[in-house]
Amino acid sequence: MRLESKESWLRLGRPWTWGLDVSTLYDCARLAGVSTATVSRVLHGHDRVSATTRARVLEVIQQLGYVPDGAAQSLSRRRKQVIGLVSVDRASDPIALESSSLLFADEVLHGVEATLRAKDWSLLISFCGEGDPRAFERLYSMSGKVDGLIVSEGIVGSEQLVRLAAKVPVVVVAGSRHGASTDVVTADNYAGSTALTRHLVELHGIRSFHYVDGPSSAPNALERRSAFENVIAKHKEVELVSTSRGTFSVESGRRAVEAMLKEQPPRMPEAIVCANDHMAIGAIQALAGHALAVPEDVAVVGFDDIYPGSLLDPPLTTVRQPTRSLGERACARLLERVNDPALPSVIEVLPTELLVRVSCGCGEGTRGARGPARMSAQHRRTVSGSRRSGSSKPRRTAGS
Amino acid sequence: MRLESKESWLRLGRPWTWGLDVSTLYDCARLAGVSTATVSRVLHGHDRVSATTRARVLEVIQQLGYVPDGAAQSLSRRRKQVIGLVSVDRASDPIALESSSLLFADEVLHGVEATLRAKDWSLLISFCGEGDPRAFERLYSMSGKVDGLIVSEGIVGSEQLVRLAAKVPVVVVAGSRHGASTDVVTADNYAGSTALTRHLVELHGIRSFHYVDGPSSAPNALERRSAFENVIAKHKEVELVSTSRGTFSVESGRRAVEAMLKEQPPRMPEAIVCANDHMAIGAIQALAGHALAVPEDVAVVGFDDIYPGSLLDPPLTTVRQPTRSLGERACARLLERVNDPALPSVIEVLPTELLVRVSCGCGEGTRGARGPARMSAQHRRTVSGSRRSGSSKPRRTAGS
DNA sequence: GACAACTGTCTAAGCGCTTACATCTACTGT
DNA sequence: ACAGTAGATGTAAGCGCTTAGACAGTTGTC
Repeated sequence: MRLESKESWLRLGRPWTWGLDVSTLYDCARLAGVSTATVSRVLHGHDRVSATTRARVLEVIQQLGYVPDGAAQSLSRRRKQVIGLVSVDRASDPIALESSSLLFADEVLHGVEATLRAKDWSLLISFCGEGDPRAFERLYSMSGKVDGLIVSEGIVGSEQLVRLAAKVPVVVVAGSRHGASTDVVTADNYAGSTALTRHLVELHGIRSFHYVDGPSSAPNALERRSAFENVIAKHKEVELVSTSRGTFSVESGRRAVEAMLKEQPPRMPEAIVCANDHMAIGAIQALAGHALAVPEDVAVVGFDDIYPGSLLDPPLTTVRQPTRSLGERACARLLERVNDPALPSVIEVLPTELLVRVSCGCGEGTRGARGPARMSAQHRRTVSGSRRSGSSKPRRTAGS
Repeated sequence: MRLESKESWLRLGRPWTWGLDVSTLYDCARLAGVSTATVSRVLHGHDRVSATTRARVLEVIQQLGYVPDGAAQSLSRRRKQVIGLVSVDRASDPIALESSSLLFADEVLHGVEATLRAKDWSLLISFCGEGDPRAFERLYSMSGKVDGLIVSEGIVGSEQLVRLAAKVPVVVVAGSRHGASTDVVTADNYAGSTALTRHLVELHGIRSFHYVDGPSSAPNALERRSAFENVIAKHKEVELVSTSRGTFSVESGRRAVEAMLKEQPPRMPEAIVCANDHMAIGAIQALAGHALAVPEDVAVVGFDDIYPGSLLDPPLTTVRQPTRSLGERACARLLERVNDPALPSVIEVLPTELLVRVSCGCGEGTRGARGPARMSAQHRRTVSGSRRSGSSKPRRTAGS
């Protein structure tokens, strides 16, 4: 039976390659007149091969255009060198497109990819609609194809996350802790929201607020709101006029403010704080529909620093999350854990940064003429300390 | 030696799983008291297994939480069920972020993923900086990890694409044909640009243009420009005042228009046509800096329909590419080719769609008051026929 | 009762690598 | 001259799965 095997070493045409020119390690070995072990050693360098042999083998590899089969390597090495990333999909529908935190997930993705690329690992991607009932199933079967998994908060429940983490190392991005088995990398929503609220209260002297909350299931929304409320509570003279809840979408922000405007008796706040930028965009649209100017009649702020924020009129004051770093750190942490699954789990909080633009009432002078000039990205001004400091500790930024 | 092998079937603890609870097909077989073949058949259904056995095996699988190893399956099936997607990276730097066609690539990605997900295949992602010298190397080694590759135009040269296609099926997205071996899926830039230009000439009666071209290496830019020029050439009374070349970035658009404004003698066109939206944004910024209103003083149009386009002031008239469909079609085509590499290569052109907003001079009435009201996405108006018609044939849209 | 035709299950080869171990040379020191 | 050592290379097991082919048991046919 070994004889047959040996014969197979000498075969070249593999019928299933269907005209594609694919060669194996055996082909290289045969052509170079060495054993497969030697070819493998040449390929990986980490073993002594004589210079002559190495040269000969390299030449054959070059000539055949040999590329090692990833599946075979994974199987043999007992390591796939692949990380899976599962995040929320956006639908193809343009409305839903705006509504989801689309740019956020894509930025995280780029961060992860860059980290992996540097280590020569690969990235396997999958998206799930929010609340997709088959999400867990998909994640679970994905665990057989990767060495570790990066999962966005909100894809699957806590209990399922724990089950998953028993099979494969898991890092949760932008979420909260789930049991002792998963790592978490998230942004300092609390500090960001605190800085933003203090900016409004202490610098602009705003005394009455409307708050547009995010979905109750989102830990992010929770933290942002609780920070907001804590600042309000510290200032006796400041009042939270009313609150509404949105879904993080532009449309829901618009509706929230429409509803607020229709309230009887009408109670106009001095500022509207939205749990994310999309809703802030919706809020501004709604206000514009009622001929209310931002920030003259009412200030509006968001959270996230999505791409179009600086192009808006007025440019949106918001809090920047280190989105790409979130991906980078999550990935780095995951790789550590893959190397030692026994590592104690940690929760890593990256600093956020207050971006003061115009919609809060700041701006050059008393706010210049309206118009396209507003579209410049130059309005961005960094308020918190140095950006992207190496430290990953929460940085409580002073409010102004 | 076979005896050793048999013994190994009975082993359960695999030292290298390091505390992660991973079980193999053999574990299942042993616990269920059947052979691995039977477990495999139960898993895949496509073979007759008695109801009793099936139930017993399923229970064991459930109990162990067994997930098949992807690498082993790939190796054994001689098919990885993985597609690779390589597109252009954006840097982390926010300036560069704006400059690249970031949203475009991400949209394509989502289209590809959705198609793959439906078939239970996986998606391997990699990004390359534009002009990355190691791009080919990375693509080449990726070919050992996937069954097919989707590559953005501009990542590697034509000759390298051909070499790649000899190893693994390749589909090029948003590009032009490269030899007989790769498929191409692209958008109908020519028709889109024609419709846009005709809209300006025939509806708005514009008689003088400035054109901001894209990089000369981009086939997209070429097509857009040639369509533009052909329309101009058909109208004797219309003049192309001047032309400049940008890099598709916001900044380059701004610079192009700054340069145009500084020209001596000053020659102000009635409209500025930009080869993409980013440059159009830059153009509008530059004009605003010189107190020139869009579209009152000069009309500006772009191409691509990037996300912020509808949020701008004024909302940007542009041409929509079916970005997500581009990904979907590329993927579908690739899967066909994976199943039959001998298929003749095709070039598939998806229809584009003129989106008339405000920056061309359209808009409700004679353009309402400036201000946040402009941010509404409602300004979008579809001019060409029904959107997303099933047909993939170029659709030459009438200019108005 | 012999034989064919199923049916359900098992055996074991093989997918293309990596790598522990065995082997073979060529030196070195005594 | 010979054991000892180190360097270069070969051998073959094994990674976890799929599946062709073997095999035993059951039914149906004449």
